[in-house]
Amino acid sequence: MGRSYRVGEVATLTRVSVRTLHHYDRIGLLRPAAHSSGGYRMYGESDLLRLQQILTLRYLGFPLKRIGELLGRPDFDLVASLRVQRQALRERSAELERISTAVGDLVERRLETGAWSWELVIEASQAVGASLTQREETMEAHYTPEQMKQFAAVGETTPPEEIASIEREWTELLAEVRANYDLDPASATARALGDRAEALTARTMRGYEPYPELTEAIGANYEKGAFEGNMLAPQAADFAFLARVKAAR
Amino acid sequence: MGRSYRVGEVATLTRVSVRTLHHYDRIGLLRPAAHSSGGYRMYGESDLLRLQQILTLRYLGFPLKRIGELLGRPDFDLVASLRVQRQALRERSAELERISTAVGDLVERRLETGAWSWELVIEASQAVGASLTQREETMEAHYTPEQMKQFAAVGETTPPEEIASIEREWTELLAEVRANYDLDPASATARALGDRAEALTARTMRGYEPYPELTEAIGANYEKGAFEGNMLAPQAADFAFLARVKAAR
DNA sequence: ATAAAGCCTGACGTAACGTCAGAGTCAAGG
DNA sequence: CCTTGACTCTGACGTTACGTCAGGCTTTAT
Repeated sequence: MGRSYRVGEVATLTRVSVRTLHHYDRIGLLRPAAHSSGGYRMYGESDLLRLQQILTLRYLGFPLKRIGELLGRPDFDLVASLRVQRQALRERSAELERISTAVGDLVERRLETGAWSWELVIEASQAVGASLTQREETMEAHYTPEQMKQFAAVGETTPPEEIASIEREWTELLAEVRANYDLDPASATARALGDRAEALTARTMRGYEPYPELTEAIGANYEKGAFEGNMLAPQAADFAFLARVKAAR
Repeated sequence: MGRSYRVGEVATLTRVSVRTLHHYDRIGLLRPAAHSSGGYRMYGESDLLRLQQILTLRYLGFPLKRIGELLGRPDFDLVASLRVQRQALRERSAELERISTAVGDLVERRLETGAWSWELVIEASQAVGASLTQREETMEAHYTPEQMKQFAAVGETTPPEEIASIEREWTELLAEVRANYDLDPASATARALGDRAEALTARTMRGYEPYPELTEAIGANYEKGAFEGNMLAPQAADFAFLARVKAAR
Protein backbone atom coordinates (compact mmCIF):
# COMPACT_ATOMS: atom_id res chain seq x y z
CA MET A 1 0.00 0.00 0.00
CA GLY A 2 1.98 2.99 -1.23
CA ARG A 3 1.56 6.40 0.25
CA SER A 4 -0.75 9.01 -1.18
CA TYR A 5 -0.28 12.61 -2.14
CA ARG A 6 -2.36 15.75 -2.16
CA VAL A 7 -2.51 18.09 -5.14
CA GLY A 8 0.06 20.47 -3.80
CA GLU A 9 2.53 17.70 -3.18
CA VAL A 10 2.07 16.23 -6.62
CA ALA A 11 2.37 19.71 -8.06
CA THR A 12 5.70 20.51 -6.44
CA LEU A 13 7.05 17.03 -7.03
CA THR A 14 6.36 17.10 -10.73
CA ARG A 15 6.61 20.87 -11.22
CA VAL A 16 3.18 21.34 -12.70
CA SER A 17 0.62 23.76 -11.31
CA VAL A 18 -2.22 22.75 -9.02
CA ARG A 19 -4.59 24.25 -11.53
CA THR A 20 -3.26 21.95 -14.19
CA LEU A 21 -4.04 18.96 -12.01
CA HIS A 22 -7.53 20.32 -11.42
CA HIS A 23 -7.87 20.67 -15.14
CA TYR A 24 -6.79 17.10 -15.83
CA ASP A 25 -9.25 15.90 -13.23
CA ARG A 26 -12.11 17.81 -14.74
CA ILE A 27 -11.51 16.60 -18.26
CA GLY A 28 -11.10 13.08 -16.94
CA LEU A 29 -7.50 12.69 -17.97
CA LEU A 30 -6.16 12.05 -14.48
CA ARG A 31 -8.60 11.44 -11.68
CA PRO A 32 -7.07 10.92 -8.27
CA ALA A 33 -7.26 7.40 -6.88
CA ALA A 34 -9.31 8.63 -3.90
CA HIS A 35 -10.79 11.61 -2.15
CA SER A 36 -10.52 12.59 1.50
CA SER A 37 -13.75 12.84 3.46
CA GLY A 38 -13.58 16.58 2.97
CA GLY A 39 -13.25 16.34 -0.78
CA TYR A 40 -9.47 16.68 -1.12
CA ARG A 41 -7.90 14.93 -4.10
CA MET A 42 -5.66 12.07 -2.97
CA TYR A 43 -3.28 10.77 -5.63
CA GLY A 44 -1.72 7.33 -5.47
CA GLU A 45 1.54 6.18 -6.93
CA SER A 46 0.02 4.75 -10.06
CA ASP A 47 -1.44 8.19 -10.61
CA LEU A 48 2.09 9.57 -10.64
CA LEU A 49 3.03 7.07 -13.28
CA ARG A 50 0.09 8.04 -15.38
CA LEU A 51 0.99 11.68 -14.88
CA GLN A 52 4.49 10.99 -16.11
CA GLN A 53 3.01 9.54 -19.28
CA ILE A 54 0.78 12.53 -19.70
CA LEU A 55 3.53 15.06 -19.18
CA THR A 56 5.96 13.40 -21.54
CA LEU A 57 3.39 12.95 -24.26
CA ARG A 58 2.25 16.53 -23.82
CA TYR A 59 5.86 17.63 -24.10
CA LEU A 60 6.12 15.71 -27.33
CA GLY A 61 3.20 17.66 -28.71
CA PHE A 62 0.16 15.45 -28.20
CA PRO A 63 -3.07 17.24 -27.41
CA LEU A 64 -4.56 16.13 -24.10
CA LYS A 65 -7.50 14.58 -25.85
CA ARG A 66 -5.27 12.24 -27.86
CA ILE A 67 -3.31 11.41 -24.74
CA GLY A 68 -6.47 10.32 -23.04
CA GLU A 69 -7.43 8.11 -25.94
CA LEU A 70 -3.95 6.61 -26.05
CA LEU A 71 -3.76 5.80 -22.37
CA GLY A 72 -7.20 4.31 -22.51
CA ARG A 73 -6.57 1.93 -25.36
CA PRO A 74 -6.93 -1.73 -24.44
CA ASP A 75 -3.63 -2.63 -26.12
CA PHE A 76 -1.73 0.16 -24.35
CA ASP A 77 1.56 -1.08 -22.91
CA LEU A 78 3.40 1.11 -20.44
CA VAL A 79 6.84 -0.29 -21.09
CA ALA A 80 6.41 -0.05 -24.82
CA SER A 81 5.15 3.49 -24.42
CA LEU A 82 8.19 4.47 -22.39
CA ARG A 83 10.43 3.01 -25.07
CA VAL A 84 8.65 4.98 -27.72
CA GLN A 85 8.97 8.09 -25.59
CA ARG A 86 12.68 7.68 -25.12
CA GLN A 87 13.06 7.19 -28.82
CA ALA A 88 10.96 10.23 -29.62
CA LEU A 89 12.82 12.41 -27.13
CA ARG A 90 16.08 11.49 -28.78
CA GLU A 91 14.70 12.29 -32.17
CA ARG A 92 13.51 15.63 -30.91
CA SER A 93 16.90 16.32 -29.44
CA ALA A 94 18.63 15.57 -32.71
CA GLU A 95 16.14 17.84 -34.43
CA LEU A 96 17.06 20.66 -32.11
CA GLU A 97 20.68 20.07 -32.92
CA ARG A 98 19.85 20.45 -36.59
CA ILE A 99 17.96 23.68 -36.00
CA SER A 100 20.85 24.92 -33.95
CA THR A 101 23.33 24.30 -36.74
CA ALA A 102 20.98 25.95 -39.22
CA VAL A 103 21.00 29.05 -37.04
CA GLY A 104 24.75 28.73 -36.67
CA ASP A 105 25.25 28.55 -40.41
CA LEU A 106 23.16 31.65 -40.78
CA VAL A 107 25.29 33.77 -38.42
CA GLU A 108 28.48 32.39 -39.83
CA ARG A 109 27.58 33.27 -43.38
CA ARG A 110 26.56 36.72 -42.30
CA LEU A 111 29.85 37.30 -40.55
CA GLU A 112 31.81 36.02 -43.52
CA THR A 113 30.04 37.84 -46.31
CA GLY A 114 28.54 40.77 -44.46
CA ALA A 115 25.16 40.06 -46.06
CA TRP A 116 22.28 37.80 -45.15
CA SER A 117 21.74 34.62 -47.08
CA TRP A 118 18.01 34.48 -47.62
CA GLU A 119 18.15 30.81 -48.42
CA LEU A 120 19.71 30.15 -45.04
CA VAL A 121 17.17 32.39 -43.35
CA ILE A 122 14.39 30.35 -44.91
CA GLU A 123 16.13 27.12 -44.07
CA ALA A 124 16.35 28.08 -40.43
CA SER A 125 12.69 29.06 -40.29
CA GLN A 126 11.72 25.88 -42.04
CA ALA A 127 13.69 23.79 -39.59
CA VAL A 128 11.94 25.24 -36.60
CA GLY A 129 8.57 25.23 -38.32
CA ALA A 130 8.93 21.63 -39.40
CA SER A 131 9.56 20.42 -35.90
CA LEU A 132 6.28 21.97 -34.81
CA THR A 133 4.06 20.78 -37.63
CA GLN A 134 5.61 17.38 -38.21
CA ARG A 135 5.54 16.38 -34.63
CA GLU A 136 1.98 15.22 -34.37
CA GLU A 137 2.12 13.15 -37.53
CA THR A 138 5.43 11.62 -36.62
CA MET A 139 4.26 10.68 -33.18
CA GLU A 140 0.99 9.24 -34.34
CA ALA A 141 2.98 6.84 -36.45
CA HIS A 142 4.90 5.65 -33.40
CA TYR A 143 1.76 4.96 -31.47
CA THR A 144 -0.08 2.74 -33.89
CA PRO A 145 -1.16 -0.52 -32.28
CA GLU A 146 1.33 -2.58 -34.31
CA GLN A 147 4.33 -0.40 -33.54
CA MET A 148 3.47 -0.52 -29.86
CA LYS A 149 3.23 -4.27 -29.86
CA GLN A 150 6.48 -4.60 -31.69
CA PHE A 151 8.33 -2.29 -29.35
CA ALA A 152 6.91 -4.25 -26.47
CA ALA A 153 8.14 -7.52 -27.90
CA VAL A 154 11.72 -6.47 -28.57
CA GLY A 155 12.91 -6.35 -24.99
CA GLU A 156 11.70 -9.86 -24.39
CA THR A 157 13.74 -11.42 -27.16
CA THR A 158 17.06 -9.66 -26.56
CA PRO A 159 18.71 -10.18 -23.15
CA PRO A 160 19.88 -7.00 -21.40
CA GLU A 161 23.52 -8.08 -21.28
CA GLU A 162 23.55 -8.46 -25.04
CA ILE A 163 22.22 -4.94 -25.35
CA ALA A 164 24.84 -3.61 -22.98
CA SER A 165 27.57 -5.44 -24.82
CA ILE A 166 26.44 -4.07 -28.15
CA GLU A 167 26.37 -0.54 -26.83
CA ARG A 168 29.86 -0.87 -25.38
CA GLU A 169 31.23 -2.16 -28.63
CA TRP A 170 29.64 0.66 -30.58
CA THR A 171 31.26 3.15 -28.26
CA GLU A 172 34.67 1.60 -28.73
CA LEU A 173 34.30 1.33 -32.46
CA LEU A 174 33.18 4.93 -32.81
CA ALA A 175 36.10 6.16 -30.76
CA GLU A 176 38.44 4.41 -33.17
CA VAL A 177 36.59 5.71 -36.17
CA ARG A 178 36.84 9.23 -34.85
CA ALA A 179 40.54 8.93 -34.33
CA ASN A 180 40.86 7.93 -37.99
CA TYR A 181 38.66 10.27 -39.99
CA ASP A 182 41.59 11.17 -42.20
CA LEU A 183 42.55 7.56 -42.95
CA ASP A 184 42.58 6.37 -46.55
CA PRO A 185 39.16 4.72 -47.01
CA ALA A 186 40.77 2.03 -49.16
CA SER A 187 43.38 1.05 -46.57
CA ALA A 188 43.24 -2.24 -44.72
CA THR A 189 42.66 -0.55 -41.35
CA ALA A 190 39.72 1.39 -42.70
CA ARG A 191 38.26 -1.75 -44.26
CA ALA A 192 38.59 -3.54 -40.96
CA LEU A 193 36.66 -0.77 -39.25
CA GLY A 194 33.99 -0.99 -41.92
CA ASP A 195 33.66 -4.72 -41.40
CA ARG A 196 33.31 -4.31 -37.67
CA ALA A 197 30.63 -1.69 -38.22
CA GLU A 198 28.67 -3.98 -40.48
CA ALA A 199 28.87 -6.89 -38.08
CA LEU A 200 27.73 -4.71 -35.22
CA THR A 201 24.84 -3.34 -37.23
CA ALA A 202 23.68 -6.87 -37.87
CA ARG A 203 23.88 -7.70 -34.17
CA THR A 204 22.06 -4.51 -33.29
CA MET A 205 19.23 -5.33 -35.63
CA ARG A 206 18.84 -8.94 -34.55
CA GLY A 207 16.05 -8.33 -32.03
CA TYR A 208 14.08 -6.35 -34.55
CA GLU A 209 14.36 -8.83 -37.37
CA PRO A 210 10.85 -10.26 -37.16
CA TYR A 211 9.50 -6.77 -37.89
CA PRO A 212 10.70 -5.42 -41.23
CA GLU A 213 9.02 -2.02 -40.85
CA LEU A 214 10.75 -1.46 -37.54
CA THR A 215 14.11 -2.41 -38.95
CA GLU A 216 13.66 0.13 -41.65
CA ALA A 217 12.50 2.87 -39.32
CA ILE A 218 15.41 2.25 -37.01
CA GLY A 219 17.89 2.38 -39.85
CA ALA A 220 16.56 5.78 -40.84
CA ASN A 221 16.75 6.99 -37.28
CA TYR A 222 20.32 5.90 -36.95
CA GLU A 223 21.35 8.19 -39.74
CA LYS A 224 19.36 11.01 -38.24
CA GLY A 225 21.06 10.59 -34.89
CA ALA A 226 18.31 9.09 -32.79
CA PHE A 227 18.97 5.98 -30.72
CA GLU A 228 17.37 3.43 -28.52
CA GLY A 229 20.01 2.99 -25.86
CA ASN A 230 21.99 5.34 -23.68
CA MET A 231 25.08 4.91 -25.77
CA LEU A 232 27.47 7.39 -27.26
CA ALA A 233 25.59 8.63 -30.29
CA PRO A 234 27.17 8.28 -33.71
CA GLN A 235 27.31 11.51 -35.66
CA ALA A 236 26.99 12.44 -39.27
CA ALA A 237 30.76 12.46 -39.72
CA ASP A 238 30.97 8.86 -38.54
CA PHE A 239 28.50 7.74 -41.16
CA ALA A 240 30.28 9.79 -43.77
CA PHE A 241 33.51 7.95 -43.02
CA LEU A 242 31.88 4.52 -43.11
CA ALA A 243 30.16 5.45 -46.34
CA ARG A 244 33.52 6.41 -47.87
CA VAL A 245 34.97 3.09 -46.80
CA LYS A 246 32.09 1.22 -48.35
CA ALA A 247 32.37 3.23 -51.55
CA ALA A 248 36.08 2.37 -51.79
CA ARG A 249 35.03 -1.32 -51.76
CA MET B 1 15.82 45.29 -54.33
CA GLY B 2 15.01 41.75 -53.21
CA ARG B 3 11.93 39.97 -54.38
CA SER B 4 8.73 39.95 -52.41
CA TYR B 5 6.41 37.17 -51.28
CA ARG B 6 2.72 36.76 -50.71
CA VAL B 7 1.31 35.18 -47.55
CA GLY B 8 0.88 31.77 -49.08
CA GLU B 9 4.45 31.70 -50.29
CA VAL B 10 5.83 32.76 -46.95
CA ALA B 11 3.60 30.20 -45.30
CA THR B 12 4.80 27.23 -47.35
CA LEU B 13 8.38 28.43 -47.27
CA THR B 14 8.51 28.62 -43.51
CA ARG B 15 5.87 26.00 -42.78
CA VAL B 16 3.59 28.19 -40.75
CA SER B 17 -0.09 28.70 -41.56
CA VAL B 18 -1.46 31.67 -43.42
CA ARG B 19 -3.69 32.33 -40.48
CA THR B 20 -0.68 32.62 -38.23
CA LEU B 21 0.78 35.29 -40.48
CA HIS B 22 -2.56 37.11 -40.42
CA HIS B 23 -2.44 36.89 -36.67
CA TYR B 24 1.07 38.31 -36.45
CA ASP B 25 0.03 41.13 -38.70
CA ARG B 26 -2.99 41.98 -36.62
CA ILE B 27 -1.12 42.06 -33.33
CA GLY B 28 1.61 44.09 -34.97
CA LEU B 29 4.33 41.51 -34.54
CA LEU B 30 5.10 41.16 -38.24
CA ARG B 31 3.57 43.61 -40.67
CA PRO B 32 4.38 43.01 -44.31
CA ALA B 33 6.70 45.51 -45.92
CA ALA B 34 4.02 46.49 -48.44
CA HIS B 35 0.55 45.80 -49.75
CA SER B 36 -0.55 45.21 -53.33
CA SER B 37 -3.08 47.61 -54.81
CA GLY B 38 -5.71 45.02 -54.08
CA GLY B 39 -4.79 44.73 -50.43
CA TYR B 40 -2.62 41.60 -50.59
CA ARG B 41 0.14 41.37 -48.00
CA MET B 42 3.56 41.56 -49.65
CA TYR B 43 6.46 40.40 -47.50
CA GLY B 44 10.04 41.46 -48.15
CA GLU B 45 13.21 39.61 -47.32
CA SER B 46 13.84 41.47 -44.12
CA ASP B 47 10.40 40.31 -43.07
CA LEU B 48 11.57 36.75 -43.51
CA LEU B 49 14.50 37.41 -41.24
CA ARG B 50 12.24 38.90 -38.65
CA LEU B 51 9.95 35.92 -39.00
CA GLN B 52 12.86 33.57 -38.40
CA GLN B 53 13.56 35.42 -35.16
CA ILE B 54 9.93 35.18 -34.15
CA LEU B 55 9.65 31.48 -34.90
CA THR B 56 12.81 30.51 -33.10
CA LEU B 57 11.99 32.57 -30.05
CA ARG B 58 8.48 31.17 -30.02
CA TYR B 59 9.93 27.68 -30.24
CA LEU B 60 12.08 28.51 -27.25
CA GLY B 61 9.00 29.38 -25.25
CA PHE B 62 8.69 33.13 -25.46
CA PRO B 63 5.16 34.52 -25.58
CA LEU B 64 4.53 36.60 -28.69
CA LYS B 65 4.18 39.73 -26.62
CA ARG B 66 7.67 39.41 -25.18
CA ILE B 67 9.03 38.64 -28.63
CA GLY B 68 7.60 41.87 -29.90
CA GLU B 69 9.18 43.81 -27.07
CA LEU B 70 12.51 42.12 -27.61
CA LEU B 71 12.67 42.75 -31.33
CA GLY B 72 11.68 46.34 -30.75
CA ARG B 73 14.35 47.13 -28.23
CA PRO B 74 16.79 49.82 -29.35
CA ASP B 75 19.79 47.74 -28.28
CA PHE B 76 18.58 44.64 -30.10
CA ASP B 77 21.35 43.05 -32.18
CA LEU B 78 20.43 40.43 -34.73
CA VAL B 79 23.77 38.64 -34.76
CA ALA B 80 23.91 38.52 -30.99
CA SER B 81 20.35 37.25 -30.91
CA LEU B 82 21.16 34.46 -33.33
CA ARG B 83 24.12 33.46 -31.18
CA VAL B 84 21.94 33.37 -28.12
CA GLN B 85 19.41 31.29 -30.03
CA ARG B 86 21.95 28.74 -31.13
CA GLN B 87 23.19 28.48 -27.59
CA ALA B 88 19.69 28.11 -26.23
CA LEU B 89 18.77 25.48 -28.81
CA ARG B 90 21.77 23.43 -27.82
CA GLU B 91 20.87 23.72 -24.18
CA ARG B 92 17.38 22.57 -24.97
CA SER B 93 18.72 19.66 -26.93
CA ALA B 94 20.91 18.59 -24.04
CA GLU B 95 17.91 18.90 -21.76
CA LEU B 96 15.96 16.55 -23.98
CA GLU B 97 18.81 14.12 -23.83
CA ARG B 98 18.60 14.20 -20.04
CA ILE B 99 14.87 13.62 -20.06
CA SER B 100 15.38 10.77 -22.46
CA THR B 101 17.87 9.05 -20.18
CA ALA B 102 15.54 9.63 -17.23
CA VAL B 103 12.83 7.79 -19.12
CA GLY B 104 15.34 5.15 -20.13
CA ASP B 105 16.42 4.59 -16.54
CA LEU B 106 12.81 4.19 -15.59
CA VAL B 107 12.11 1.39 -18.09
CA GLU B 108 15.39 -0.28 -17.36
CA ARG B 109 14.73 -0.43 -13.65
CA ARG B 110 11.28 -1.78 -14.27
CA LEU B 111 12.62 -4.54 -16.50
CA GLU B 112 15.31 -5.44 -13.98
CA THR B 113 13.27 -5.46 -10.81
CA GLY B 114 9.78 -6.07 -12.16
CA ALA B 115 8.49 -3.16 -10.11
CA TRP B 116 8.26 0.57 -10.68
CA SER B 117 10.65 2.87 -8.94
CA TRP B 118 8.50 5.78 -7.82
CA GLU B 119 11.53 7.95 -7.33
CA LEU B 120 12.47 7.46 -10.96
CA VAL B 121 8.90 8.09 -12.03
CA ILE B 122 8.97 11.40 -10.19
CA GLU B 123 12.39 12.20 -11.54
CA ALA B 124 11.21 11.70 -15.09
CA SER B 125 8.14 13.88 -14.54
CA GLN B 126 10.26 16.54 -12.92
CA ALA B 127 12.66 16.56 -15.83
CA VAL B 128 9.85 17.19 -18.26
CA GLY B 129 8.15 19.74 -16.04
CA ALA B 130 11.36 21.62 -15.35
CA SER B 131 12.09 22.16 -18.99
CA LEU B 132 8.67 23.75 -19.43
CA THR B 133 8.65 26.02 -16.40
CA GLN B 134 12.29 26.98 -16.34
CA ARG B 135 12.43 27.96 -19.93
CA GLU B 136 11.05 31.42 -19.72
CA GLU B 137 13.22 32.41 -16.79
CA THR B 138 16.32 30.93 -18.33
CA MET B 139 15.76 32.70 -21.60
CA GLU B 140 14.99 36.03 -20.04
CA ALA B 141 18.42 35.88 -18.49
CA HIS B 142 20.02 35.40 -21.89
CA TYR B 143 18.27 38.38 -23.32
CA THR B 144 19.24 41.03 -20.82
CA PRO B 145 20.82 44.04 -22.50
CA GLU B 146 24.28 43.28 -21.08
CA GLN B 147 24.33 39.65 -22.16
CA MET B 148 23.28 40.65 -25.63
CA LYS B 149 26.03 43.23 -25.91
CA GLN B 150 28.59 40.78 -24.69
CA PHE B 151 27.55 38.09 -27.12
CA ALA B 152 27.69 40.66 -29.88
CA ALA B 153 31.23 41.62 -28.96
CA VAL B 154 32.69 38.14 -28.86
CA GLY B 155 32.81 37.44 -32.56
CA GLU B 156 34.68 40.63 -33.23
CA THR B 157 37.61 39.80 -31.01
CA THR B 158 38.20 36.19 -32.05
CA PRO B 159 39.07 35.57 -35.71
CA PRO B 160 37.08 32.78 -37.43
CA GLU B 161 40.15 30.69 -38.23
CA GLU B 162 41.09 30.60 -34.56
CA ILE B 163 37.59 29.33 -33.77
CA ALA B 164 37.83 26.69 -36.48
CA SER B 165 41.23 25.62 -35.25
CA ILE B 166 40.00 25.33 -31.68
CA GLU B 167 37.05 23.22 -32.72
CA ARG B 168 39.23 20.90 -34.76
CA GLU B 169 41.61 20.40 -31.86
CA TRP B 170 38.78 19.66 -29.48
CA THR B 171 37.50 17.03 -31.86
CA GLU B 172 40.88 15.37 -32.08
CA LEU B 173 41.46 15.48 -28.37
CA LEU B 174 38.06 14.03 -27.58
CA ALA B 175 38.61 11.19 -30.01
CA GLU B 176 41.78 10.29 -28.14
CA VAL B 177 40.13 10.63 -24.79
CA ARG B 178 37.37 8.30 -25.87
CA ALA B 179 39.83 5.71 -27.04
CA ASN B 180 41.39 5.77 -23.56
CA TYR B 181 38.54 5.77 -21.06
CA ASP B 182 40.04 2.78 -19.33
CA LEU B 183 43.49 4.28 -19.00
CA ASP B 184 45.01 4.73 -15.54
CA PRO B 185 44.20 8.36 -14.62
CA ALA B 186 47.61 8.69 -12.97
CA SER B 187 49.55 7.53 -16.03
CA ALA B 188 51.69 9.89 -18.05
CA THR B 189 49.50 9.52 -21.13
CA ALA B 190 46.40 10.45 -19.18
CA ARG B 191 48.14 13.42 -17.62
CA ALA B 192 49.19 14.60 -21.05
CA LEU B 193 45.59 14.46 -22.21
CA GLY B 194 44.53 16.41 -19.15
CA ASP B 195 47.10 19.10 -19.88
CA ARG B 196 45.97 19.43 -23.46
CA ALA B 197 42.38 19.75 -22.30
CA GLU B 198 43.27 22.54 -19.90
CA ALA B 199 45.24 24.42 -22.49
CA LEU B 200 42.42 24.15 -24.97
CA THR B 201 39.88 25.31 -22.43
CA ALA B 202 41.97 28.41 -21.86
CA ARG B 203 42.14 29.09 -25.59
CA THR B 204 38.42 28.51 -25.92
CA MET B 205 37.66 31.02 -23.20
CA ARG B 206 40.04 33.69 -24.46
CA GLY B 207 37.44 35.65 -26.40
CA TYR B 208 35.13 35.70 -23.45
CA GLU B 209 37.68 36.81 -20.90
CA PRO B 210 36.60 40.42 -20.63
CA TYR B 211 33.21 39.18 -19.40
CA PRO B 212 33.46 37.13 -16.21
CA GLU B 213 29.75 36.30 -16.01
CA LEU B 214 29.82 34.92 -19.53
CA THR B 215 32.88 32.82 -18.83
CA GLU B 216 31.14 31.30 -15.87
CA ALA B 217 27.93 30.64 -17.72
CA ILE B 218 29.79 29.01 -20.56
CA GLY B 219 31.75 26.80 -18.22
CA ALA B 220 28.52 25.54 -16.70
CA ASN B 221 27.05 24.91 -20.13
CA TYR B 222 30.05 22.91 -21.19
CA GLU B 223 29.41 20.42 -18.45
CA LYS B 224 25.77 20.28 -19.35
CA GLY B 225 26.57 19.55 -22.95
CA ALA B 226 25.68 22.79 -24.65
CA PHE B 227 28.07 24.39 -27.10
CA GLU B 228 28.69 27.44 -29.13
CA GLY B 229 30.21 25.93 -32.23
CA ASN B 230 29.28 23.15 -34.57
CA MET B 231 31.88 20.82 -33.14
CA LEU B 232 31.68 17.27 -31.93
CA ALA B 233 30.08 17.71 -28.53
CA PRO B 234 31.89 16.42 -25.46
CA GLN B 235 29.82 14.08 -23.36
CA ALA B 236 29.48 13.41 -19.68
CA ALA B 237 31.88 10.47 -19.89
CA ASP B 238 34.59 12.71 -21.31
CA PHE B 239 34.33 15.10 -18.42
CA ALA B 240 34.29 12.21 -15.99
CA PHE B 241 37.57 10.97 -17.40
CA LEU B 242 39.21 14.39 -17.27
CA ALA B 243 37.96 14.85 -13.72
CA ARG B 244 39.55 11.53 -12.73
CA VAL B 245 42.83 12.62 -14.23
CA LYS B 246 42.73 15.89 -12.34
CA ALA B 247 41.87 14.11 -9.11
CA ALA B 248 44.88 11.80 -9.55
CA ARG B 249 47.04 14.92 -9.59
C1' DA C 1 -12.24 37.01 -70.84
C1' DT C 2 -12.91 33.54 -67.91
C1' DA C 3 -11.74 30.28 -64.70
C1' DA C 4 -8.97 28.37 -61.02
C1' DA C 5 -6.29 29.50 -57.41
C1' DG C 6 -5.22 32.56 -53.96
C1' DC C 7 -6.26 36.33 -50.75
C1' DC C 8 -9.22 39.45 -47.82
C1' DT C 9 -11.86 40.41 -43.49
C1' DG C 10 -14.86 39.51 -39.74
C1' DA C 11 -17.13 36.32 -36.57
C1' DC C 12 -16.92 32.57 -33.84
C1' DG C 13 -14.64 28.43 -31.79
C1' DT C 14 -10.97 25.88 -29.17
C1' DA C 15 -7.19 24.12 -26.09
C1' DA C 16 -5.01 24.48 -22.01
C1' DC C 17 -4.60 26.55 -18.71
C1' DG C 18 -4.17 31.32 -15.24
C1' DT C 19 -6.46 34.30 -11.99
C1' DC C 20 -9.21 35.79 -8.54
C1' DA C 21 -13.06 35.14 -4.94
C1' DG C 22 -15.42 33.10 -1.26
C1' DA C 23 -15.72 29.13 1.54
C1' DG C 24 -14.44 24.74 3.49
C1' DT C 25 -10.55 21.32 5.40
C1' DC C 26 -6.38 19.68 7.82
C1' DA C 27 -2.84 18.96 11.24
C1' DA C 28 0.07 20.97 14.67
C1' DG C 29 0.60 23.45 18.81
C1' DG C 30 -1.10 25.72 23.02
C1' DC D 1 -10.26 20.47 22.48
C1' DC D 2 -9.81 24.25 20.06
C1' DT D 3 -7.60 27.51 17.35
C1' DT D 4 -4.80 29.04 13.58
C1' DG D 5 -2.18 29.14 9.50
C1' DA D 6 -1.50 26.59 5.48
C1' DC D 7 -3.81 24.13 2.14
C1' DT D 8 -7.74 22.89 -0.84
C1' DC D 9 -12.35 23.23 -3.11
C1' DT D 10 -15.40 24.99 -6.73
C1' DG D 11 -17.17 28.15 -10.00
C1' DA D 12 -16.69 32.18 -13.03
C1' DC D 13 -14.14 34.67 -16.02
C1' DG D 14 -9.83 35.92 -18.63
C1' DT D 15 -5.91 34.83 -21.86
C1' DT D 16 -2.85 33.18 -25.59
C1' DA D 17 -2.37 31.70 -30.04
C1' DC D 18 -4.21 30.40 -33.17
C1' DG D 19 -8.19 27.19 -36.33
C1' DT D 20 -12.43 27.23 -38.96
C1' DC D 21 -15.83 28.65 -41.78
C1' DA D 22 -18.38 32.18 -44.77
C1' DG D 23 -18.92 35.50 -48.25
C1' DG D 24 -16.57 38.25 -51.33
C1' DC D 25 -12.62 40.45 -53.89
C1' DT D 26 -7.67 39.73 -56.78
C1' DT D 27 -4.32 37.51 -59.65
C1' DT D 28 -2.67 34.85 -62.99
C1' DA D 29 -2.77 31.48 -66.42
C1' DT D 30 -4.96 30.04 -70.66
